[in-house]
Amino acid sequence: MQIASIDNLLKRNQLSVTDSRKKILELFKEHNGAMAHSDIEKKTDEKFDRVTIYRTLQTFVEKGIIHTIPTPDNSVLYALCKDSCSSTGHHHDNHVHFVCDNCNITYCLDSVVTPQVDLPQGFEPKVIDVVVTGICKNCQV
Amino acid sequence: MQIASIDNLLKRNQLSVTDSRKKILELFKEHNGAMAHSDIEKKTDEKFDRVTIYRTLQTFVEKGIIHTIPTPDNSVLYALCKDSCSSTGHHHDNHVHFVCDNCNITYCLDSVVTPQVDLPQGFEPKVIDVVVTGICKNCQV
DNA sequence: TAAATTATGCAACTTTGTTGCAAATCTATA
DNA sequence: TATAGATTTGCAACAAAGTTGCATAATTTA
Ligand SMILES: [Mn+2]
Ligand SMILES: [Mn+2]
Ligand SMILES: [Zn+2]
Ligand SMILES: [Zn+2]
Repeated sequence: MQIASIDNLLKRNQLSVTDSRKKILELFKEHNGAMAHSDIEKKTDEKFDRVTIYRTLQTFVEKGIIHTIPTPDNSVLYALCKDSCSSTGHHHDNHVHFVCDNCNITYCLDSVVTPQVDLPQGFEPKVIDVVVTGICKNCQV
Repeated sequence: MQIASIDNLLKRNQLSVTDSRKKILELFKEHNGAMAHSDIEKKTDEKFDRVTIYRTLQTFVEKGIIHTIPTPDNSVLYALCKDSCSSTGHHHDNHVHFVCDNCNITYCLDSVVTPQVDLPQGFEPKVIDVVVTGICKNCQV
């Protein structure tokens, strides 16, 4: 992705254009799959303070630029949202996530829509998170 | 649940019967919904070392006595397994979990079976985790 | 009941995440 | 394009969560 487009994404979200924000967005655009805070720390060669990375991720989540992914091992993962994500708090893409047991990549399966779930009387659903664990297409024998 | 039955559960799983294990199992039997490590620490009045609680929970997960629940805020929750849970590593109950936004209780909805998900070519599912967030039956207006 | 096995508590440590604040950077505008 | 005002960053200090090794205590086995 072009640099101009990253700058635009930031401006469109009323965020000032800074080195850390640009770099972290670049990483998300380049990277195949979700990333943890620690991944970003490594991939930026510790160029940015840990705190800055935490705050940048938090800002991006608030703006609807990235979303968090719940995982079976309860590590916090982040991935880019599709353009349409709203910037008001609890946005969620309605797609399924896939965690590969082998290569450990976590995919956003944008083409797989979250299934409906029939709940018992009285339970009112707002968000449905589906996380599938297994072997990904690149790790098949 | 009777004390004898707790002792039996431990023995059935080749675990020695100790105070911490009995107490923590009791808590799970009494408690409505899932618990975090910190909940257990509080409910046991700090009678047991933090490390002991960590190790007890880990042992119970390995034996298939309890299971972990992935949550949207990535806190680690535990709940009792139904009797049939195997004791070999990655056991999972095939039910849906519900996190209430209001009272913050996390329910095992044993009656709601995990839906099937159609994955793209090449992705092989092993475990499907479904976590629904919303308002529970006790918190409706 | 004693030996052997297993679990616990403690200390020390790592990793992860949070907060306040001064210095640096960015944005808007003159 | 220089400057004032707003925002972001890095640092320090801290808190919470989780891990490991090892001596002691408790439990099981015989
Ligand atoms: Mn996603
Ligand atoms: Mn459950
Ligand atoms: Zn893979
Ligand atoms: Zn509730």
